[in-house]
Amino acid sequence: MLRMSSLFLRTLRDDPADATVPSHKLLVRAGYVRPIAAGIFSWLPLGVIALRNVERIIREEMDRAGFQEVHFPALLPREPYERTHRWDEYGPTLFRLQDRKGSDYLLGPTHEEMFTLMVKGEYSSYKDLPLSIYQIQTKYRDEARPRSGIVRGREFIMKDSYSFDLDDEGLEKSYQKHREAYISTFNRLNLKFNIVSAMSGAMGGSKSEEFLAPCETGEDTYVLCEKCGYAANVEAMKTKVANRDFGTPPAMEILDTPNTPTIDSLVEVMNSKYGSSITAADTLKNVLLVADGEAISVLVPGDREVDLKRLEANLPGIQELRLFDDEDFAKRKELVKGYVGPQDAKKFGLKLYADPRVVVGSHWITGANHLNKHMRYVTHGRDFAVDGFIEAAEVRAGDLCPSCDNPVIIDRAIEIGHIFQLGRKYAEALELTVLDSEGKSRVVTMGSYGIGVSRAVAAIAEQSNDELGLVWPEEIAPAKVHIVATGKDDLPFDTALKLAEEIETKGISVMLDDRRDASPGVKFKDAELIGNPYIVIVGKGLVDGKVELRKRRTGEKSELAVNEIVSQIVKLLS
RNA sequence: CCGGGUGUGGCGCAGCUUGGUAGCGCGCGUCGUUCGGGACGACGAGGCCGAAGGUUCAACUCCUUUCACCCGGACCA
Repeated sequence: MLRMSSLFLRTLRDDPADATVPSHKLLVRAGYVRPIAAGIFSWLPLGVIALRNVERIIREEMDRAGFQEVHFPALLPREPYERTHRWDEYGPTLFRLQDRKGSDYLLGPTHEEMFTLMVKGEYSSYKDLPLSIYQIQTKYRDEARPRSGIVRGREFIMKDSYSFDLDDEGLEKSYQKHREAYISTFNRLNLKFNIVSAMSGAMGGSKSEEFLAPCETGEDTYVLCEKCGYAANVEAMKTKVANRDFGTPPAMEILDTPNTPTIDSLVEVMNSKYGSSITAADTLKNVLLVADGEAISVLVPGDREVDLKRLEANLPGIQELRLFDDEDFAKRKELVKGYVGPQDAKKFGLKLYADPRVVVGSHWITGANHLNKHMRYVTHGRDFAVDGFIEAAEVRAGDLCPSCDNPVIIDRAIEIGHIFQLGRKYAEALELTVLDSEGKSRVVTMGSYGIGVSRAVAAIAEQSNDELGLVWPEEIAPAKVHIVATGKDDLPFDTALKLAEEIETKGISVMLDDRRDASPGVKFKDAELIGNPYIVIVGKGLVDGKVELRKRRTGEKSELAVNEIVSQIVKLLS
């Protein structure tokens, strides 16, 4: 039983000045956490209980799926991370330190190396596979800028699993098992979430999905189709191209378009000088970039910008990507800033990528590769050819859903889980092989699956609060029932204690506000701020043998006889 | 890392423009009253004003440097 008369807890009347998101404000105000440094927090008793509840649910679901728990140190030697090149690749995000002898160590930002090496040390036969193991461990990442309190800290708790399989089918099965375990985990955590397809990107895997908990203050943007449920990370969104008949355009025609270095100015001149009625979407924008030293041009409709993140995610293997700067234009005089067109790309030795909307047969108004001149009827397939299509244009709300044509919305969310098929990158680097049934050595294929444990606490707080405070789901709350005793006589306090004890014998956790020196108002405010799902008030109604029951989430109140309350609570919680 | 902002008792803030050695609310302690919506009164404890250097008879206040924290961005999952 948590007795507030002795509980190590101090609630705050005001929001902490440095908090901006609800979870941060409320977890601090209600006394669950306290800040220690940027992105580093201490957990107080109430916070520890909520955190352990989240952990417990995750652990139960992992165990139920047949995964086994292990535990690695957070403090790790350099060498394995050297072998996978991550000592360097992780860059400044890695917390590094040295021991007294000057040997390098790191605080684990994630533990692929350790898992791989552990399996390598124990297993050597295909008969041992498949295997899925997990841990719940504190992770360290020296984020350039921690923010949003618990949501994005430099020290955080993560559940990470890894699957080990002989072949791709095995990996797919392990992946699906994790996917299902994650769905039941997040359902039990009472989180609203969407599973969105993501880019596996630099990690080198194939399939990848994120579990996103929608909330206004989330840091991730994703695309959602409310009609069919399609959801994708902005990077992974596929463009749906509307069918359009372009007919047979006339031959390319060069036009005088003085002072039209921007799309807007071009549209203006076309419409006023040439009497056309075009919009930016009828023009073709040639965005020049340098990808690992090579000049490339990305063609997008004039009303769209290039989203560098999307472009980069869809250009695998490119290390450095940047827009052309004035120096680049100076070096390549044939590329006239503001008047670039794709029809001379071959001649210029320029690699061309096109947005999927630039279909073969479409024709465009675009730069003539001469100052103050543009061309029209420049036709894809006739006047220029591309090296490939690429998803690089910005995604907008209202774009068509690739699976059902409905306009999509753009939403914000917190990433609470990520599952992906890692493949053989770590197994290869660390030589994790097993012998197959023919006695041949085979590199194991891996999957990697993470849940932000501390972040999940914040995400629940983020999705579930009101102007009064936190509103915890039953399984997460520090206690299921919060009993408040009011008044100055002993009777309500004695009765409240008796009820608390009785409820506890039913296996239901209780918090009892037995403070003699706090006024009723303070107790009510604290109960609401702390956010336990059921609040029982033992006070003035006692003269009629009544107590009050309130549901925190709905605010619904009811009067019950003292001798009914325990059975009523048991009923509500069963 | 780039740009902006803020550092004053445990928390939230004022004071700084115009230098004279620190104040308010909450919280905390004691006593009394109150007891179903963050009660009231009286008395009280608690602050090298983020740090270092400089200017000055005198610095919370002005100047320089530095550190920390927050916000936007870049980065990152």
